[in-house]
Order: sequence, then structure tokens, then C-alpha cells
Amino acid sequence: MASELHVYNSLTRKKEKFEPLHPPFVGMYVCGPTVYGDPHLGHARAAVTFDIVFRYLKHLGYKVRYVSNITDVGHLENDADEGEDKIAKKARLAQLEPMEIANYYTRRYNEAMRRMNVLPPSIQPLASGHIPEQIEMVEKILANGYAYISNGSVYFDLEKYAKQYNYGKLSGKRLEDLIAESRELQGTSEKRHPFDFALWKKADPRHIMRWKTKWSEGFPGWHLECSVMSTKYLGEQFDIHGGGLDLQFPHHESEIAQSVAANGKEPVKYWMHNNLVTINGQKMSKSLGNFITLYELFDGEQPEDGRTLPLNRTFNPQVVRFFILQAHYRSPLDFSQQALEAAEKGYKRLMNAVRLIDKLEPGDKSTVDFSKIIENTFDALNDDFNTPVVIAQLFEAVKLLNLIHDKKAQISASDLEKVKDFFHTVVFDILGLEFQETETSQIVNKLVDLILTLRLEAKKRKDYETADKIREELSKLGIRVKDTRDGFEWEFV
RNA sequence: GGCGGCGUGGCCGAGGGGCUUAGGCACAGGUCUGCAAAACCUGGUACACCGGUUCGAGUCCGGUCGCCGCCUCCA
Repeated sequence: MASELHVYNSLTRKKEKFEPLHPPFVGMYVCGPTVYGDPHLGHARAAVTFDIVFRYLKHLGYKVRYVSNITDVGHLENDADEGEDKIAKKARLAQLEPMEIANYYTRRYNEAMRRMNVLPPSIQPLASGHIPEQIEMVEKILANGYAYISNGSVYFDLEKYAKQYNYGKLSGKRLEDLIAESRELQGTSEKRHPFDFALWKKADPRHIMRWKTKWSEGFPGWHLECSVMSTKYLGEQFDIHGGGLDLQFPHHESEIAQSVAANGKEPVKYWMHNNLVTINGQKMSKSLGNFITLYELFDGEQPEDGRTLPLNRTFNPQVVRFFILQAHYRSPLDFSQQALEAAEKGYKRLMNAVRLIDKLEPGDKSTVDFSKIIENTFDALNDDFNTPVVIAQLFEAVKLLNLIHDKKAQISASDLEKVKDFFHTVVFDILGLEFQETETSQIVNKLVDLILTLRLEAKKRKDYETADKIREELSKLGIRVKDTRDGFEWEFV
């Protein structure tokens, strides 16, 4: 292969050659979902983005440990001081145990990801399962002098940290700007400095999720779990940390600060951030009410909260995956039904060719050359996982495959083997696309075949009235009949 | 207000100083066909605006306009 993998590092704002700290091993941590609601398109984009990274690194021969957490505790609802844990709030409203809520949405998340053919991470740790480790890290930061106790809560001492280290290097922010901005906000009594963030938060009496410590009965702060779990499973320094662009500040910035304050080391070599999903050019978000969950998209589930959905049909999870891959992960991706319908047609065209490839007959020699396409494809993958270019190259190959099928070109047996291998590797293993799940039983398949065989006989008798009627009635059932030279094909529309 | 990013043909979406076109969808023409659909083949249109650098600029620099993100939980 001519080129080598380069990844865009958010920390340096440059593409850098990828060199793991301890080859052939690669440690990768990606911020997972907070499980207090159904997974939406934004979750899908992050998961698919890093699924490609995971798959491609494995393809390159690295031994990858991929850790992606489930946040089931610790995120605050509103203002840090008044807030209530998101999961606890939902639990109180629904009269359910917090664990019940978290488990339910974790399963829903994982199921949706499975349907999009997202590989499960090597480790999927729970924040609630790592409370002792989080307490330990708070103690370490306290012992190192970068935190202080105030009224039962423990806060990170940002002012002190910023004197020695560059807080803001990841997000390009300057602490002075942040201070200037926040001065006007009301001073919060417990904190020395408005931008100090909670490492441990004392729980108010209503708060149901709580753990006993010497500081107070409470719960861990927002950013702590990722620092703790990445360190535990990947070490104090590891290769890749990923997540959505919206997590860059303050979440990831604070993770760096915590790790440096606790361990004295920069935790991450390559920071990667996927861009966000927009709907009509606006960020998809809960507060704007313009989000769309994956179950609404895949299965036509109706929103519980009376939102109106910007679509009137469902899409196969594979089509959604393909749609996501058609944009580069660092560009915004604008959602619309029209865009998804276009992706769906392209996806089908690609998959047709994948099916076709196994039926092709080799000729004596090759009159088409796939080598440039193959080279371009891997160059694109090596260039910061440029999946849109990969897909464009695949369509170039599709064109050639169709020419061969139409006998307008030919390919030698050995070249055909190469192309088959290339297609299977890229389409299935690296892009993780697969044939659409067909949910029909064998019986239905056989019945349709039977009906169409009878129709074929009618056609032979030139009884076109019957043939057309059958085709029309099947069409009403959502079955599209396609006549071929000497038979028929059909598919669900 | 501070910081960052983006404006590409009807739509989506890559590229990023000249060399070979991104690609998909839509559209038009064609092949196939009892008709149709599907499939396949072929084809056109582009780089927000104004200056500058350069032999040469969507591509670099400056400005203008517009859009978006972060600065609060968020993938």
C-alpha cells in the first residue's frame, strides 16, 4: 500500500500520521450515550463513525481494545448547583427505579446499534459500576492539590491548574475569555471560581442515586467517569479518544485536566471528534425538539411527546448507515427525507453490484482495470477515514462490473478473484454494510414464486390481462415484479 | 461579545493552485421489453460576492455578505 493512515487530531488541528503508543496494540475510548432516552440520529452518527475507525484499525492488523461507556449516573440536569441527575429525574417522574430506566435504554441503544451493524465495543463499562474508582480519583486529585472540599462537595481547582497547564488547549478557548464571560453570572457560593467543576457532588435529600463517602452522601461529577474508565481499561496514556464535537468543551477539556491533575500525564495522543447531525441546517437537539430517534426512523414509532416528524416513511438501518457514511465524519450532516431516499437508491445500486459479482463469468483476459480504484480506496481510508471518497470509488467499480455483466467488457479469473476480495473486504468488513434484513418467511417467498410462475404461464399464452392483474395486485401488497428475458424477479418495495 | 468552522451544479456531498472525471439522487437520451417497472449505458450544468498573490485559483491571502457550532446537559 502506498499511503499510511493519517488521522485528524483535534488537539493539534492537523492530520497526523497514526502511530500507536504500543504497537500492535491500540487503545480507543469513545464517549457513549447517557441512557435516559431513546437513541437518536446523533448517537448513530458517533457510533458509526468510530465503528469505521475500529473496523479499519483491525483491518490494518492492529489489536484494538475499544472501550465505550454507558453513562447511567452523574450528568446534571440544569445548573450544576441546583441540578438533579437526569436518570434520577426520569425515574422519579415515571415511578421507576433508576436502574430500570438505565437498563431499558441501554438495551434499546444496543439493539439499535446492532441493527445498524455497529460492532459492540470490546468493553462497555457502566459509570455506576465504577464508583469506587471515581472516588479514588477524586482523592488523588485532592492529594495533588488540584481540588478543594466545599460544603460536602469536591470541586476541581481550575485557577490553580491553569497556572501550570493549558486549560483550553483542546477546544481553543482561553480561560480569561471564559472568566470574562462568566463574571456576570451569579457567583455560586460553594465554588471559589465560577468555572470550577464538580468532582463529587453532595446529594440533596430528594436525590435517589447516592453513594456514601467521607465528604458527603452524593454522586460523582460530570466528567469523571470517562477519565476513570479510560484509565482503568486503557492505561494512563492511550491512543485515541473520540466523541461528538459537542463534547469537546467542557467535557473533554475537563477530562484532560482531571487526568493531568491525577496522573501528571497527558492522557490521549489523538483526539477525534465527529461533527453533528442537523435537520434543516439546525443542530438536532432535545431542547429544540427537532430530534428524531432511531426507532422512529427504522420502525415508524410515533413520538411520545407530540413532536412532528420530518418524514412520512421508515428507512432500513443499513440505509441510515450508508447515509451517514456518504458524508465525511468531520462535516455536518444534514438530515432530510429526500437525502435519505437518495441514499437508499444508491445503497441498493451498490448492493445489486455486490450480488452481481458472484455471478460474473471470467473471460480470457481483463479489458478493465480495477487497480487504480483499489489504490484510491485505500488512500481515501488512510486519509482520515474518508468514507465518501471510498463510496465514490466503489461506484466506479460498480460501473465496470455492470459493463462486464453486459458483456461489454471482460475480466480474467484472477482479476475477478481480486475484485471479489476487494469488494467483500471494503463493503462488508470495513464499511460494515450488509444486505438488508429480509423479514419474510420462506413460505411467503415460495408463495410469491408460485404466483409469478403461474403469471409467466399466462404470459406465454398471451393472456396479458391476467398477467397485468397479478402484477397490479402484487404491487398493491408492496411487491414489485420485474420481468426478465426468460423469467422474473421480485422484491419488496 | 469570545473562539472555531462552512458557503460547490436542481438536491445531497467529496476535493483543495494547473494534469483524468469526484460520487450518489433527480433530469434527458438510449438498450431491454407484449406493455410496464426495474436494471444497465450515455450526457449537461458548479465552486457566495469583491479585490489581491501567481504564468495559472473553487483551491492561497485580505475584505464583504450569509449560515452553523462551542462558550449550559447533549453524539
